[in-house]
Amino acid sequence: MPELPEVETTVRALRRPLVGRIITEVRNSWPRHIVTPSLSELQRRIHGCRVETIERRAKYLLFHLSGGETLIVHLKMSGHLSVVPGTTPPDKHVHTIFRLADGDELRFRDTRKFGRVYLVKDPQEVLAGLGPEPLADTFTVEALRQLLHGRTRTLKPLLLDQTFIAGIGNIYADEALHDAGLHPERKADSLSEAEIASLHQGIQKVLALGIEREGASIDLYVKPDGEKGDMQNAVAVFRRTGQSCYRCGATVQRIVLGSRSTHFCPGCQH
DNA sequence: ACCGGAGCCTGTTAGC
DNA sequence: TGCTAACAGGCTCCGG
Repeated sequence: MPELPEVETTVRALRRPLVGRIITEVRNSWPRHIVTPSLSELQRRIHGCRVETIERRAKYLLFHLSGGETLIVHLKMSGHLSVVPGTTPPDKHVHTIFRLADGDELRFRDTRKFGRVYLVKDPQEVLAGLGPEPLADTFTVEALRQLLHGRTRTLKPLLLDQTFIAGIGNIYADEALHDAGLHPERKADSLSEAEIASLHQGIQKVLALGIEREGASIDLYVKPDGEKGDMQNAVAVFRRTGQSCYRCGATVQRIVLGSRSTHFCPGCQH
């Protein structure tokens, strides 16, 4: 479920309880969670490592540890991370636990079990191939123009392609296209200069709003502390099928593009 | 290059 | 109420 704003919110919330803490142990009840290395090697290499910094790249959380190791987590559809006392009753959906020196635990709860954990010396092993960060200073209108150049794909699936731009998911793709006034089925190379600028602004605007509102709790997403975000109260089209557009009053439609639900306003997205 | 479909999982919801 | 099918915010692989 989590997209860039939800992952960013999670990273920000985990810094206070985790930075400076020492990991002593890893427990796992769903082997496929751990991509690399093996569980036994992960346990050996992570033991005694201190969490130095935590950052986000696309939808990945990066925990930079002492000793040159980086723990990388992807939440996929249903992942959730929280730091709780080790005495907190177990939850059946917590499949990976990082025990800390003082008995607290970083728990990876993941109902659908799609989440992934990596421990690597070089994060590029995992992150190579990702497109640019849409909120970085280097992601300019000109950069987007060059990315779109020569691409014949439809805008919606292109925005979801993590090798094109990294971090946008289904909610924010629909919201960005609505903000930009662009139909999700437009071809990437058909945009005018003004439309490229609108798309650029739309992408940055909805992602920044998502972060400001601490994520969209539309289905199950909650912040690490269990509280809901507020972005669900600020969406213009996502899952608003049949309701009227706040901008033009037309009825929001749902179609399927690239096997994904797509919501847009036929009145103001062309 | 691009598209569609299947697959990975479990839980919730819509429809009959 | 109960059953079934569809659907879910991610991503990968495969074939055409």
